[in-house]
Amino acid sequence: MVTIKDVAREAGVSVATVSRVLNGSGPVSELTGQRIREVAGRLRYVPHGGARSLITRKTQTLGVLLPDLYGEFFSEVIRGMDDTAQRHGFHLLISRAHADRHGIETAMRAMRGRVDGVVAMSPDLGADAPLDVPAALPVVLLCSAPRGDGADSLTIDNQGGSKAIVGHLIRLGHTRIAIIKGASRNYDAAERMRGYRVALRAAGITPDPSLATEGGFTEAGGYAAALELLKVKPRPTAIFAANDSMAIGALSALRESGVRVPEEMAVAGFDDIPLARYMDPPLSTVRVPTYELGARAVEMLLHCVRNGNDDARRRERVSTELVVRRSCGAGSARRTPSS
Amino acid sequence: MVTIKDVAREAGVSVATVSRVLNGSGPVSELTGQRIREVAGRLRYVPHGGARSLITRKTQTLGVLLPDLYGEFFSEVIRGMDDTAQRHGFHLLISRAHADRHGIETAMRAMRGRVDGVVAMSPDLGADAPLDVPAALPVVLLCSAPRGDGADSLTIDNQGGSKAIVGHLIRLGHTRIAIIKGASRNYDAAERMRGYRVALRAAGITPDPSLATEGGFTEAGGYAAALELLKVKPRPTAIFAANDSMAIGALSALRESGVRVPEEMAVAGFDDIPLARYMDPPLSTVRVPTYELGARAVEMLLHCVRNGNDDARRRERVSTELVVRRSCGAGSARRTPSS
DNA sequence: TTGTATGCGTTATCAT
DNA sequence: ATGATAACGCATACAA
Repeated sequence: MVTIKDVAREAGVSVATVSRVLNGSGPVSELTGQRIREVAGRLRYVPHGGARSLITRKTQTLGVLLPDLYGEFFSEVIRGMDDTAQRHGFHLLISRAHADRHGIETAMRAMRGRVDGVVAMSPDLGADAPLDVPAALPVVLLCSAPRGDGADSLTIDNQGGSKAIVGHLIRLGHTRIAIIKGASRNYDAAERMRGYRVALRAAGITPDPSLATEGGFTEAGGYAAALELLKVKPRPTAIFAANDSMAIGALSALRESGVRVPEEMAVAGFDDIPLARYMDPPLSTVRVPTYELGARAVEMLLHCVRNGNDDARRRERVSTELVVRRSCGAGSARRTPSS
Repeated sequence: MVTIKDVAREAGVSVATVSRVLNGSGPVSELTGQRIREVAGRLRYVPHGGARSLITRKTQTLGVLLPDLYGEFFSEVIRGMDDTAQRHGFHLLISRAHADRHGIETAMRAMRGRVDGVVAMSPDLGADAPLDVPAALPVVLLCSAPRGDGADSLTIDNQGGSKAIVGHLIRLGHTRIAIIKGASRNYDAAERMRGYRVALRAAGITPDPSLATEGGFTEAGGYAAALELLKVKPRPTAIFAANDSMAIGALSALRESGVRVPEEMAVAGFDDIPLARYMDPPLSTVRVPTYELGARAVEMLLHCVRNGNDDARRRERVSTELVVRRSCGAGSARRTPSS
């Protein structure tokens, strides 16, 4: 491995001068600067990150803690994170961990000395007890219940999205609106459920417990939940699935049961994954700016990393957008996937 | 930050002893061992990775280079990688890079001193010139053209998969079988195209250039390509999309054009993403063991990292599996999503 | 403008 | 069984 010493020897200068040139710190003569850069390039010298971080106390790396889930949503979030991190000269150390407190804390400790901060996506994390991690470590909590202790948080406007789409269904005349929930310990799922109830009550409708089923955020769960809902008497006229995966499973179940969508049953999802518009019928849903979510989380973290972690905690929320397609029966005029 | 010195002082021993205890290297008395472990736990001491890697020349970290693409495929691959890496006590440093040679080489240099090896997924990488990276760095090339120089490679059996599904269409009586390709510079796409042609020729069918369109591996591309294919005279009776995303776009286009699937047009995809079975009709496709792909890549890399990078290059291939559902008209008896 | 010397946190070598 | 200390590669305060 070629070190700074090799470059120094080859260029006939001291290591200090090489360091100065490569970091732009301190004065150097034009001539030696050029020679050193030439040698460094020729030898393909790259500073050893570990050694550098030892003395600068910076790693130029951000940790990312993901829950034990998967799907298209995550690759989009990571995309937004990596783009933003790279633009600022940072790397991403990604790790999946159990979403509970212990898993998060363990993973964070394992990252000590390797990262300058952590974005932790842990929807199952309660807001109760403080997170037991090194105090100096900047942390941004993503899609988790905002908390008082030393962590910024970035969440989706789940309630707003739920209210928008359920409100839309109500305006279309539906009164028996079922919901396929995610796990209630999941923050996003709980908030979407809350928005659903709020929207119903605002319209003078009392939420019917028999119309609330759980689908675990998976296609299979949505499929099974829809079959359950078809047995409820009187049958609901609309189904709001708390994410698109479950909505797609539900569409499949309804199709196989001979229930026409949207004529006999309106269906709506949440997330607006790319495939949503290609469903039959195209899925009405709530758009979540997934890429921006990741990008913004990294921006918030970088702010903490650079300006110290001691100032006031930030709580931000990305807003959602109602996307009306045909599955809810609104009869949007356009039928092309560009809608 | 609590260092090994803090632990040593608190426990009344030297740093050397602490190091021995925590690494299980060298002899220590039962008593001091316990005391040190107790102190380390109480102080929440975690060794500084950078400092450690400086002397051990190991980082316990693997680099992952991803192409500038996204979708469900990648999160599954990462899942497999992270599971395997964690099981062996390794971290994952993930970075997206341009898929061309320069992007790969730049990204690999940026990882110097931070990783013990790299899994590079760069389907656009040609097999022509050798990769200009530090010779000692173990590299596993994923989904790229296998090459002679110092890198192991792991690929999907694209040709086998294509031959299987195209052969299936042929056995169903189709002779005019169109293909929606991916970009030809993409290794997977090129291999799937090759398998398609081989299968046709094996059945005595001459591939018709007017039946080959490109869809760029996206839903929108598949949608547009299907519309093009509907204009070809005489019209094809089957469409093989080189991935499921394009197949789903094609299904949508056919539906809106009033073309019944599979009666008037058989459709098949490639990948078997989770949503494939929830399409209408459920999508026949070729299953790619995505999770296993990531897991195996990391296993191969760890082998290089541990046994040195100098022995013979390995080339492995994961096999695919034909998944017959209803979109190709085979009329599989089962209609439930469990199929 | 450049060089020397020190220390970052850890492991490894050599004493004891 | 344990301690003192060198070394890893680098940045930087200080000297020249």
